Amino acid sequence: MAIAITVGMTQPCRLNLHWKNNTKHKEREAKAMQMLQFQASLESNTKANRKTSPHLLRKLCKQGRLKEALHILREMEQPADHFTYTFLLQECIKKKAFSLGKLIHTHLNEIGFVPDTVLANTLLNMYAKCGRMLDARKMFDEMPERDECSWNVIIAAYSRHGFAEEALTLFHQMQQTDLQPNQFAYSSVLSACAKLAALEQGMEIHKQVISSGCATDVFLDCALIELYAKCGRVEKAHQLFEKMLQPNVVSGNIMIAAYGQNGRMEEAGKVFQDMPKRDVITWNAMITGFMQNGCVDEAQKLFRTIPKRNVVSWTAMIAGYAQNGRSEEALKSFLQMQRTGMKPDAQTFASALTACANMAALQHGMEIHDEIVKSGFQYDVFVNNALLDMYAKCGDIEKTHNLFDKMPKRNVVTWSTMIGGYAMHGLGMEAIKLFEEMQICGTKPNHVTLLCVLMACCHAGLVEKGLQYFHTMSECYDVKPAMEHYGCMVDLFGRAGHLNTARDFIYKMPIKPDATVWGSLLGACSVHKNVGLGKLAAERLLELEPDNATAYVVLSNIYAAAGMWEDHENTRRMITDEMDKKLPGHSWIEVNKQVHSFLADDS
DNA sequence: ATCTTGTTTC
Repeated sequence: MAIAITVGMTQPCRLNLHWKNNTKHKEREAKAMQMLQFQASLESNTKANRKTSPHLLRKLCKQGRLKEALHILREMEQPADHFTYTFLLQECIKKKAFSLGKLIHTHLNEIGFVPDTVLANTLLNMYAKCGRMLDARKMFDEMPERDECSWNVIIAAYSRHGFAEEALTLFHQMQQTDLQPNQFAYSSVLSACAKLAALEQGMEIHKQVISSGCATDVFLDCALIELYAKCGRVEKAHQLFEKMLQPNVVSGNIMIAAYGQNGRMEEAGKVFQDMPKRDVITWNAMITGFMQNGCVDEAQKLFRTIPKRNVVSWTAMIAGYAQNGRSEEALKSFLQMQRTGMKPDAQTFASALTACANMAALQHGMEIHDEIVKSGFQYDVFVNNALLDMYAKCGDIEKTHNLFDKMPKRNVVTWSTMIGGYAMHGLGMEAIKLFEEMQICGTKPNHVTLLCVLMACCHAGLVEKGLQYFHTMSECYDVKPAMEHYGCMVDLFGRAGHLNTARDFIYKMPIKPDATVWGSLLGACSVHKNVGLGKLAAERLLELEPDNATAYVVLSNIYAAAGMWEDHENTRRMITDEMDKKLPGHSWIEVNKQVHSFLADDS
């Protein structure tokens, strides 16, 4: 809103519009009075009493009238001082009025005002806080002089907004200057190391912290605990946690999350019990920990007892249900959440879509898609990736591709999902074309991308092409073949009927083949009716997983197909009651907008 | 000026 106020002209007709509505009328009247005073102060300001400008500006800021403050700035014949501009911008940051802050910056540029270091740092911080890292970087690069604060702000911002490598690079650059890192820079860069799981570098910096004699504070302590926790050194993290002089909620929360991520929920529970203060993050970390470790019931119990839920609590439940194969409950929670008046955010939508994808619930997925557009999250890359996957898993490859074309931003997951989608639908050549296009667009494939490419070759019967990618992946894409890639290659040979090649490939593997690799061979033997190899594959699989009922079933089917009824019966008898219970896999299908579950062999 | 919880491809 531009505040072009010509009091005499605009006010009366506006008031008349609301004449009948008494409250609105009063509001209007008050507003008009305010405007008149404002105008008066403006005039006195620009004419005689310029010295009151800073005072008036600060007063307006405190009343939250930032736009009016900007107007005064523009009207002033002389620029205000550095302190006033800094104060104004800090208010913008506090009130998250970033677009206004940007306008102030533009204004400063227009009048050719050269900021001092403190003001420049505040501008830098404004861009950093709202995640506009390109603007922040420009600000930083163009600063004629930088102090510790300038470095601290930019390092912290890079770390916070997911550019941990950049944070580390800048930290090293800072050390090339005459400036010494203090506890601010140290805690930010340690947090970046934690995010990268860069233990070596983190420990190196930890040593520096000690030798530099830098003042420690809770932030630094927390960053160190987080570093060791995220790098799997839970014991070390716990040691530091115990030694903390002023343990706080944050350090406790970090420990709970660390124990949860390492499958040690009992210890997480101990920390939770002993915490003198808990906040919603404490509860959410516990819930997430239980969900990550498959303890859905425990997570539910906590969710019921949590004193105050936020959007993260709900998302943790929805994502947790979906991750634990309970997608129906995930969708129910998603609906329940909205009934309580809680608004989903991008992450909630992404989790709900995962549940739809798991169940191939196209109608639900499309309804959520509508909601996403209505709530303005349709440009989020995570949301779009989840949508892409949902449409692909629901079998609508047309819609998947259309969405892919329209996406404003793509990352490696986007490309992998689309390639995987083509693979699922047997469109091998399309997948390969996209894989080549992805590289032209400058996105580096990861281990999942290569797995999707191999799967595409597998589903389309492109044996030679698959082999070629497999042999060059380490060298060309810097992705070392892992178990899942070997498993996929066995699948590729097996489906094509090259059973002996598949067997020899397994024998030549540099890592010990796991159950899924033998399972792939077993499956192929079933399709191509090879009793000898099938028996071998089943034996190896059962060595690794003695309770794998599916192995017995498939092997018995191989015997049956070969007419070997005695072996068939003997194999069947190996299946215990306990194994039998786990046998039939659940599948989901959507009929008339209702999600139904059915068992294998159901009609 | 700095910290912790939930999201996408296997």
